[in-house]
Amino acid sequence: MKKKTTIHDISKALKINSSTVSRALNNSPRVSQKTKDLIQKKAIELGYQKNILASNLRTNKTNTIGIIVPRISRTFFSSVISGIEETAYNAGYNVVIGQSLESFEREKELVSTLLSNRVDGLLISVSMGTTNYDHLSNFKTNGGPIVFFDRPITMLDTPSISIDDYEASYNATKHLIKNGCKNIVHFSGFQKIALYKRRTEGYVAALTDNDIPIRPEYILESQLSEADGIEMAKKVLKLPKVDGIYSSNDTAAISAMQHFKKNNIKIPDDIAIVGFNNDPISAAIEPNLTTINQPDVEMGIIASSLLIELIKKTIKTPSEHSKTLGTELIIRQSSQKL
Amino acid sequence: MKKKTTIHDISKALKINSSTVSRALNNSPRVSQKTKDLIQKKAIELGYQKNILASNLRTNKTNTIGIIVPRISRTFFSSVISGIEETAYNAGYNVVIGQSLESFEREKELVSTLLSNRVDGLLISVSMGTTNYDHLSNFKTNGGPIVFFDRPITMLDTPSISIDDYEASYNATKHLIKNGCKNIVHFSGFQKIALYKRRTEGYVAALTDNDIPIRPEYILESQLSEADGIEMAKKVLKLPKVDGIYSSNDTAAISAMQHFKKNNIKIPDDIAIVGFNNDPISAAIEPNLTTINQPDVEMGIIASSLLIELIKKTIKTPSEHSKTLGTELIIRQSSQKL
DNA sequence: CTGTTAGCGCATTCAG
DNA sequence: CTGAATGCGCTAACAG
Repeated sequence: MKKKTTIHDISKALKINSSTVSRALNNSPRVSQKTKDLIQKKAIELGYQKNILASNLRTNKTNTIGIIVPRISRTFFSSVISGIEETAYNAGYNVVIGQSLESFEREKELVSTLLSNRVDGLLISVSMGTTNYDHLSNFKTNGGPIVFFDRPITMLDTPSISIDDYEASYNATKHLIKNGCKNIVHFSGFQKIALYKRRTEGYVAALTDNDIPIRPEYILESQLSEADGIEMAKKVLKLPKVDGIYSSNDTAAISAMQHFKKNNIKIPDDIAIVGFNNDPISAAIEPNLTTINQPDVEMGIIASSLLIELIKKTIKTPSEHSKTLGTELIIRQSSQKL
Repeated sequence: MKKKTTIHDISKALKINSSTVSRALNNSPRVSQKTKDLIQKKAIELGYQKNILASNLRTNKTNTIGIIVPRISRTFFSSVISGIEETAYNAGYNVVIGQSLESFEREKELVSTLLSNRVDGLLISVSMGTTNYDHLSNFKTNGGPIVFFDRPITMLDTPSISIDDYEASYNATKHLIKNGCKNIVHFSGFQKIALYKRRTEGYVAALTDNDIPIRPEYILESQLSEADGIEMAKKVLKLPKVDGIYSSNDTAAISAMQHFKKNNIKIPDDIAIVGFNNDPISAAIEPNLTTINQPDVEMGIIASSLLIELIKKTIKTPSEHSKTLGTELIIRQSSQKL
């Protein structure tokens, strides 16, 4: 680890003031091309590398944006991250990623370290455990702009990029009804979480619009755990004449399907299923499963672009830039009970 | 974004010199407990938060370690990352993650930005595309220590944490032989990559040791792509009397399995398969599949601990701390053709 | 277009 | 145990 060359070394070697060197290296228009060339050449010659730490301290910016997701191992999130990274890198930003693991405590810690590290902005899909947003409003006042994605939160001057849960649910349920299902179970998450509530509302609306009565015992709540999935699967088997399942809860749905499979209950020949899911696992278990495709990479690109504009203050009215992205129903053969 | 309180604010308020404040806040033993308490109290009162940027500049350290993996969406890597994060956070280090996407160019860029951002050390699983290690030796001389994981590289004074590919392959193949397989196909990756070569050697050795002839046409090379997997599946179907498959290539193997499934070729009733894989997808496709379990979280913990020791210079002989972790054969029922 | 001056906030000498 | 002084490397005012 030899001593690094600084702008002062270049300055001395060339007998040009260090501020001019700094300007030249930052390609300021206020330096003549001639001296720029001179300086650039010398910089390369001496193996100069800007000390970003010093630069950051001076400008109080880091050119870094923070990302917080529940877990990077979920396909949906790693895809979103890919979209974010691509956009950020192209705009000259670095990216740091943290996982909250659905824990509120952990999320608070992450936000706090990102704040300490002076990231210029934050992209976050809040954890399920998050009960208030003080840490986030604190980030906003002391740090920089925030853009929510995937799990929208209502917060002053803070945009959300998400999908239309209601519509997606409605369409999925309608799809099952069209294919002859009349006794459709709904796998859902906790209703106190807005996202799952809206999905349930979409399901209910689709049934109502098609004159199918709502039976509360057909709406199965659960957490996002595998054990819950097995519980749900068992409940389904006890319900009379179930002929369709609409799941808005990936994790539990997958484990439910595995449970069915182990017990030789064929899906979707016996039961038509629509899953809310981009996960390759469900596709692997049941290649013919119809799924709702969420825009993942695209969501990352949009959220990231928006955040960068907010950082650069190209935009003045953040909340007006919230966006609802469309979903797509990927219809595969055997969920059509024809 | 109001102005932040600095140690000078505390210094003034208490009429104590700022260096003492700095020392107290860093819990230096050279400050009396009494003044420490005083300062700490005031710091909280004023809502003081250390400016890490300034601290970093001064100390020329960032308390951050860089991670580079081919892609975070691979279950194996996201698990390793979990292990790394846990260990790093407990030791007071932050973590930044980059994906090379198996591209050499991208890997070089990432290493370069991590270097510019003065991460204290680097954990890397090199991309498939990487053809030389200049960027890494540059990081070592100008940045800090490196620890390789998963894909071991031979480099001066640089430890690797990886598994014993040869042994794992040998055991997997032996397992198939024990269960009566005699015509075992090997799904592999490019042989010019050391890792795949060693895996193939393990396969060959197991056959040889059991007096089964090696047939080159039973060793199928491929890249890590899905299309390749389908190609391999087709080739298998053309080979005479295949009764076992040992795969050391996750991605291709999964798509091969899906191809089998689509064509109603039952696995593993017709063909016994052993896969090299922690991926939940293959488990989902075929719950009874026997797999080689790689230590993932554990690998992260070990690599991360080692790197931190190297950063702190608690260790003087890095290369002697390379470690080969054991694998475990998870034997599930129906791959035993009994 | 270039030079001068100053300071971002902290940690580390060196004194005492 | 505490204070005074210095500078990490860069950039931003302000001159000229």
